Order: sequence, then C-alpha cells, then structure tokens
Amino acid sequence: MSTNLSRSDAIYASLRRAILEQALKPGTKLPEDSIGDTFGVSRTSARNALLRLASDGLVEIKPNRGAAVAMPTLEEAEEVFALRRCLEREVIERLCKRMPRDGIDALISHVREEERALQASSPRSIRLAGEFHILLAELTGSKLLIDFISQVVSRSSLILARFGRPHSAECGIDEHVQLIEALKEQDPQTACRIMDHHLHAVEDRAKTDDKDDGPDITEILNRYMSASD
Amino acid sequence: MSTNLSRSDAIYASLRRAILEQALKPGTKLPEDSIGDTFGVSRTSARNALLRLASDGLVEIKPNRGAAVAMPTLEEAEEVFALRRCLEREVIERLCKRMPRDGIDALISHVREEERALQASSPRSIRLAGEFHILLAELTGSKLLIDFISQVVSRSSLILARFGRPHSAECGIDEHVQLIEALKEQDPQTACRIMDHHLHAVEDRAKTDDKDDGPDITEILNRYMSASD
DNA sequence: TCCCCTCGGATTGCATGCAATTCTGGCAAG
DNA sequence: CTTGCCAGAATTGCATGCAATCCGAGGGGA
Repeated sequence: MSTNLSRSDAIYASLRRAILEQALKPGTKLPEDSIGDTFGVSRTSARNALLRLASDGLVEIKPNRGAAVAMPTLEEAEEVFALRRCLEREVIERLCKRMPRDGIDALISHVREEERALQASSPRSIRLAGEFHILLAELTGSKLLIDFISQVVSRSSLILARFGRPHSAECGIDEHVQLIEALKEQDPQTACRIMDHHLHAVEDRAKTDDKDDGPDITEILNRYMSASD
Repeated sequence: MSTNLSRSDAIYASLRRAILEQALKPGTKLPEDSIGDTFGVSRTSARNALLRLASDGLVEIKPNRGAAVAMPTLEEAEEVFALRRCLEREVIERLCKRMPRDGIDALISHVREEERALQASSPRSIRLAGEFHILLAELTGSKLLIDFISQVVSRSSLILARFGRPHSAECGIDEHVQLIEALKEQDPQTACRIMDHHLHAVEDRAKTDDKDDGPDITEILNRYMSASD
C-alpha cells in the first residue's frame, strides 16, 4: 500500500510539479539521460514519464530530437483559454445545481492555503492557484471532467510561464473568494461572470511579452526529487 | 519522408482502429508479448503503444497485471455523454459562427463514405460514424478541441461496444445529414437540437442491456473494504 | 563569397535479459 | 465441502547495449 508509486510515476510527478511551479521553463530541454541520472534510474523510466507528460501537453517530443518543456504559441494559448472557458462554465453550472456536502469548506480551506503560500512567496502558490480550479472540477465528481480541466489548467500554467509577467502568482485570490460566494448562493449567472472575468484577467496577463529560455536542469530537478507536497 | 511512422506509432494506430471497430472487445487482455509477437516487434514498442492508448482511456493498465481493453462502467458512460454534449455544443456554436471554405463539402463527402461503408456492412462504418464528429471538430481548427472530442468519441465507441446492441452501426446517418443542413443555414438552435437528439439516441442505445461477460465481484467488494460498518 | 557535402557528436528508438510481482492450481488441514 | 497455503507459471518493471537518426561544423568546389 505504501509503495503505490512506481519509479516512472515518481519521476512523472516530480517533473510535473517542477513544470507547473515554473522551475522548468518552456523550451528547456529534457534529455532522457540527464533525467535518469539525476533521479538515479535508467532512461527507460525517464522515457515513460516524458511520454505521459507529452500526452498531457506539458512537454513536446520530437522524433530523434528529444523532449523539451512545451512552448505553447499564442494561437494555442487562445485555443486553451477558449476551451477552458467552456469547460469551467460547465463546472460552475453543475456545482450550482449540486454542491457536495463539504465542498464549500474544502474550497475555503484551499484558498487559505493559497494565501499562506503567497505570503511566504513560495513557488507553490503558482501551482495552488491552478489547483483551485482542479478542486472545483473534483467537486463535480466527474473523472473525465477532472481530467480535461487538469489539462487546460496545466497548459494555462505553461502559457503564463512563457508569456506572463514574472510575478503572475497573485492570480486573483480575491476572485477565487468571490467565486466561492456565488457558488454558495447557487447563483450561476454571477459565478460565470466572475469566472469569465477571472480567466480574462489571466489571459490578458499572458499577452504582455515573450521571454526566452534557460539553463541547466539537474540543479532544478534535485529540488523536486522528493515526492513530498 | 515516406516513413513518418515509428513502430510504436504503427502499433498504436492499429490497436486503436481494432478497438474502435469493435474487433477487440472491452475486457480483452492485451499482453505485451502477444502484441509484440503478432506485430513482429519487441515488447518495448508494444508497451509504448499501450501506454498511449491508456492515456486515451481506451485501455486500462493495472500495475503488474497487464493491459486490457477498457471496460467503462455505466457511471463513466454518463460522464462521457454529459461532457460530450458540452463539447459538441461548443463545436456547433463555433461552426455556425465560422465555417471553413470547403467545410460543408468535406462533411457531405464524409457522410457519403459512411453510407458506402454501411451498405457494404464494413466494420469501418462504426469508426466512420465516430469520425464524423471528429471531422466536425477539425473544422473548428482548434487542435485542443479536436483532441478532446476525439477522446470522448473514442470512449463513446467503447461504451457502445460494451453496452450497445450488436448492430449499432446505423448510428443515425440521417441525423448527420440534418446536422449538416442546419450548419449550412448557420442555425445553431436547430443544430444543437439535432445534436442533442443524436447524442441521446446514441446514449439510449447504450442503455438497453448489459451483455456482460464476467460480472465482477471485486468491483462491489472494493466499496466495502475500507468502511467497517 | 556562397553552397553542398561529408563527418562527428549527441540523443533517441528499439531489442533483450533479469528480477519482482501477481495469479493459478493443487494439496493438506479443519 | 470449505479454507489456508505454497510452488510454479505468466507477465510486467526496469536496466542496459547497440544501431539509427538528426544536427552542426568544417572542408572542397564553383
């Protein structure tokens, strides 16, 4: 029971976290060798992790040329946010119809954690901001919806990492709070409006300018080896 | 240039087609060895293909127990169709706003092919019925949307294979035609209505009866394992 | 100067071998 | 007849070796 994580699972989780917390920036190359070495496993395991990340859209694999953290284009960014609006609206509608028993509490406690991480200037805050939306999806109970939302949220993080301003962490915690209020009142109109506004804010932040890539991954990866949260 | 298909790509494509055409039925075991042998490659390639199919939701991989064609539950079926309605509505709205130049022609010619396959009683007709919806998504031009639609459509095929009647191939080609008409007229109301009807027809067909093979006790027992009531 | 071609380095694609894990059948005990 | 258990079979998880592929640098010819 304790070791339900195979090695490639561990690598997958670590890499994912590193990317979502923007420690690994878009464009960074991810050679199987380096990853295998830093994690103390063979290329095979690293490879599997990379394959899964690729199917999540977090890394791009070009045949015989290796893997790299995905660099979404502006067009793809548009697509992601458009679809994200569609999906998040669905989430809100469902939650206004039926919110699970301790749903509101869970949301509130998540926002508290966001605030703590933000005050501590922890990189976790970036990831937590995204996970708020994933938590919303989880409250609907639909595995598939969770899956899809996770994908668009992850890709959004990537987009912010590529195009956003450096400190885009303060991703509208206020708006998260307002959204919770509207959900509590079962007011889909308001909730959708807030969500749209929230997403537009994120999207706009993405359109500032383009910064370029960076260095050496082993140093970064060492910080993400432990599977802790 | 001609061979842009790596071996695992080829296996992936073949298995996918076999599953979507219901040649491989839900629950069928897919050992790496057999696949590798039948395709004349090693387990490694087969494994990669299976991993990708798993992330598409077409096969389920249990650690140390191997892969098998996924057996969606009725609950998952509900989730799939609910989300599918959401996504297909988005597709229709976009296509009513902006339909690419040769879009209508492409749709019509696809339906023609569906009819041909149906008359020939080819198993292709099953897959083509699904691919009609994927073609719709392609006309929106959004890669991500294509991706998501492909997933729900694939899973729908699987659901029909598991729960549907044997000859569920005649999946409303009429409705496909009507839908094309509504799209040509840029009438999202009608188009959505047809689509909803179409999907409900498919969904209902799924709920006829459960021609299951091995009723699974473990599934039930798992719910009673942890709670000590 | 510019272009093409070839060569070397780096990295993946794939095959295979071995250990770990899980399932299955049969046998003994209650 | 049912229950517990152990050995063998089947299958995966992972490591490693080798060949294929791609990119970039440098030399020769126009």
